[in-house]
Amino acid sequence: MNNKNQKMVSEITSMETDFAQWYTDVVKKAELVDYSGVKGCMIIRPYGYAIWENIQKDLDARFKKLGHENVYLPLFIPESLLQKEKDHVKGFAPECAWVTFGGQNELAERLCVRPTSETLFCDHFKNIIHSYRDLPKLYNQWVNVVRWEKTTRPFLRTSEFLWQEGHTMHETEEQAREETQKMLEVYRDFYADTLAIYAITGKKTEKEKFAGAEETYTIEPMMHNGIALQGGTSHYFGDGFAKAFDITYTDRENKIRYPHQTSWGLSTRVIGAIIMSHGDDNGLILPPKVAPIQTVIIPVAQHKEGVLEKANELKERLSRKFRVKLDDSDNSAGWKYSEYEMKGVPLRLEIGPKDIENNSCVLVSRLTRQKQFVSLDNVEDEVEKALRQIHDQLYERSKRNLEAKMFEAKTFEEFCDVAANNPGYIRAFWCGEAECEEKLKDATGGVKSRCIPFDAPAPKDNDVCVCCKKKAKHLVVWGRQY
RNA sequence: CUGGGUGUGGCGCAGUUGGUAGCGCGCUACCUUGGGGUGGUAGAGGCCGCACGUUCAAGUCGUGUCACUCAGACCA
Repeated sequence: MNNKNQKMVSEITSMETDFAQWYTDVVKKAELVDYSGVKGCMIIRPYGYAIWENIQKDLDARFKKLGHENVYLPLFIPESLLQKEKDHVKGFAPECAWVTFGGQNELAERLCVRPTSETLFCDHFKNIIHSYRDLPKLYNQWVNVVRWEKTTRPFLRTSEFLWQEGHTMHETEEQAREETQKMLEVYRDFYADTLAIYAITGKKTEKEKFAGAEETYTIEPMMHNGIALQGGTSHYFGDGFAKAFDITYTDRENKIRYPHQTSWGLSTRVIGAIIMSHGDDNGLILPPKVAPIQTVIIPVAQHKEGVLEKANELKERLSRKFRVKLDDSDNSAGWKYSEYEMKGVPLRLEIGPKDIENNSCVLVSRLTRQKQFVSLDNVEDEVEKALRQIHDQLYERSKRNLEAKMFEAKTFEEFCDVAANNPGYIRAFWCGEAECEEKLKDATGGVKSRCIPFDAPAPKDNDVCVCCKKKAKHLVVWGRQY
């Protein structure tokens, strides 16, 4: 009972015992989702959706600050439109859902339920881009998309999911390339500053890049168990789609040119990243900036005179700056502690007769469970300080986790050995051939290239590919993924 | 798509050689409750995943099917 690290809620399987089961337990016990009648489609419950709303609000502000505008394009893509870019259709055709009937009548052309909207945006851009004066076009949309997945898990992989997809058009290659990198940096900063998740960023190899893209950049946070989650991607398309869709503009010299294009996306999968980066055996731990409830007030001995009044007064005060909930239900205080720990509320505030007598209250961190007695006079400042500290500690812990599970391999044998015995990432040189990627994946049962990190040193003359031993072209970070 | 597991009140489970569907938690009402899931009393709640079959009789046996789940292959 006095052991602060003791597991309070027996319904949650411990991470150690079974990480996958732990994840499912947390997702359900924290009331984030429920299963629906359609395979792979999840019901996002109010508490889970509130997290998504906070994510949207934060990201949307970042996009708008950089000049992006929100739009809405249709749910359906005519098959002929999807066919226009051949790499793109090859990548997405296997997981498209098709609408073939309209009411009683079979459609002349079947309609794909959007798996992503590049083709629709291109079809629209063709109509609205004519002059360099029409560029850049910086568009974004917050929508649902459908990809008919074989194996599904809440948030991590669902047949339907919510995301934002940014689509931009630029006059020059330089501008489009800059946009691609800039938006990945927005994601990186969002992960660090808003979600308290440390991640590596870099470029995807040819084999792993988006269908139809020239280059794909990615953010790759590592989950608690050492497995990667592709946390957001930003693509540079060159003028490939523009050519396929015949989008042209007249430049400053009165010449006809193809614009250069980007797209970038981040989905509800990010909630899975939050759960698996920060959670523990007692449930969720939410980063303060997206937590639907930042501080929960638990009155102690609430039937005693003055306690609820004081608790309400505190709620009133704190609500001006924070998202606060007062739980005055007649469950016991201990029950409430466990309940809000399970739901990942980052900070708990306890207030009882003794505290009131001392003009103080107790703050308890969800992360460390440390108790802190603070004066009611400046409780707003103390709460703010505590939340900031929890954010910083979460970030540090996430960073330590990734760094502790970052290994190196010089030889094929070393690579396989690390892959088999040490869950995490592997830094290893690579020759640039897809064949070697394939070979490493087969030899390790699923370890793939995550990215060529931005901060990777250029290979020296004597650095060789971990697989074929030919001269190395890149340092690559490898790992298993969700 | 391949292979394993599971489907019984909201959740977790039991149910013997086929023979009256049970338990714990939760839920409702009332009382109780001072700092880590408080204790009590009384209640409500079931097409035993679905379909077909065997049988006097099916939660139980058979066939099929659907869903969930885990591990692979594919993907954000």
